[in-house]
Amino acid sequence: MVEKTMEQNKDERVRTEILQAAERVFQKWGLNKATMEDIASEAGKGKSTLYYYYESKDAIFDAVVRQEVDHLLSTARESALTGKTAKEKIKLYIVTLMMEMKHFLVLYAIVRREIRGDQKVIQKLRRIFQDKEEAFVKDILLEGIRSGEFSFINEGELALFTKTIIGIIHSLELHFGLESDDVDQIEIAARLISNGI
Amino acid sequence: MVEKTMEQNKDERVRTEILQAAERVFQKWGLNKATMEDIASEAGKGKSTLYYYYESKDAIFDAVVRQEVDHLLSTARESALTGKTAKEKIKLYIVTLMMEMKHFLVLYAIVRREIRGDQKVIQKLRRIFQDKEEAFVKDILLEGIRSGEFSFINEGELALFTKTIIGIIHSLELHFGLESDDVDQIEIAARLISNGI
DNA sequence: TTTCGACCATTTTCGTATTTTGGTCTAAAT
DNA sequence: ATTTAGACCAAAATACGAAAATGGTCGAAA
Repeated sequence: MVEKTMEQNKDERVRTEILQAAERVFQKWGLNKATMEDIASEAGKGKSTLYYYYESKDAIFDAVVRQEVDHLLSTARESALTGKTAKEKIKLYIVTLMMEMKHFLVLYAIVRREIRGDQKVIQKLRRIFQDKEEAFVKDILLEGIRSGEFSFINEGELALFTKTIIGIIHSLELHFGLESDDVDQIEIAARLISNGI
Repeated sequence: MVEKTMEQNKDERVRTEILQAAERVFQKWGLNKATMEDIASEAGKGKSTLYYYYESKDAIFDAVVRQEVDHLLSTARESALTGKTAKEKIKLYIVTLMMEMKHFLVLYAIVRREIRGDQKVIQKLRRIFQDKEEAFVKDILLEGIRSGEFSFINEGELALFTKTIIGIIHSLELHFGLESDDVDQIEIAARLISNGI
């Protein structure tokens, strides 16, 4: 029993080591050019050791991306929760997310270029974001509906509204993250979205 | 003198013929795989005839795209002008534009796939749209400011707001035109954008 | 249980031969 | 004088096979 928890701890520790190494490699080489050998040597391990802990390159890729996305989203959520009203929460969520995204893309400049050109990568990111954002946004909306703040939405339309808002947020993320370089626009965009034009 | 106007008419006529042929070729083959020879034979002319009327392939490409974009935008403008308030105009503009865009992309299915992957094409479209949309949106906003409807914008901020709104519209165009397939979301998105969340 | 290096099948990369394509030019037709 | 066509060219795209790189496996060793 004692032994087992020890092993789990070590297992957990090594996994983290590998992930951190992968993170560094991705920052240097981007997602596509990073090889398993790169990650292994960065982690100071042999290549097949990685396969003892992760079943494929894709699994490592996924774990790293999920970790980064988790970080972005939890920061945005924290910020969102400081808002008084549901509307304010949405606005804070959007602004913080886009700001964090911009900051993130400075570190991952090569990845940024990859994202712009590679539909595969965009698709993957979209999928990972989708799941994780949907529940949170839906909660805020539901809160707003119940408090009477969003009287124009009934609960039956909730799913559709959630999807639409997530869609809007995603398209803004892509635009302001990848295309526009004017940071002032982010604040204005979030204001426009939450207050209307 | 009489001769000269005749010639101008013919010149104009042949240019239109060429453009229409090019349009058909683009629908069949997309923007990248369409060759000058394709366009020439579709128009029933020799290749160098095209060069008598247009200075390059890019010029023809540009003329066709501008024509299509003009059509999209003028439809959206017409629709926008039926709105009573400036806010309503913006909303109608967004909805109509996205609907027309969707319709357009059905005809140009291959081009749609090209747009998704090719940053070059996106960039070109963005540039062509940019110029043409900016003036119109700015006018509506200015109208709204002067009528007191957009009291939160002062005229000094107008340029920044215009850019931001155009940015939002563009990102929505890309998202709902290329990624999302749920038409219901378009109406909702436009409502959310113009009324706020 | 964990790590490693050798190994393999599949991709990716790369250099090159070949074709296609945008664009020009000259001459003919109108 | 204007308009069209076809031969022609340089540059770009493509096809292709050889060589290198890469993801993933396996048995042995620590």
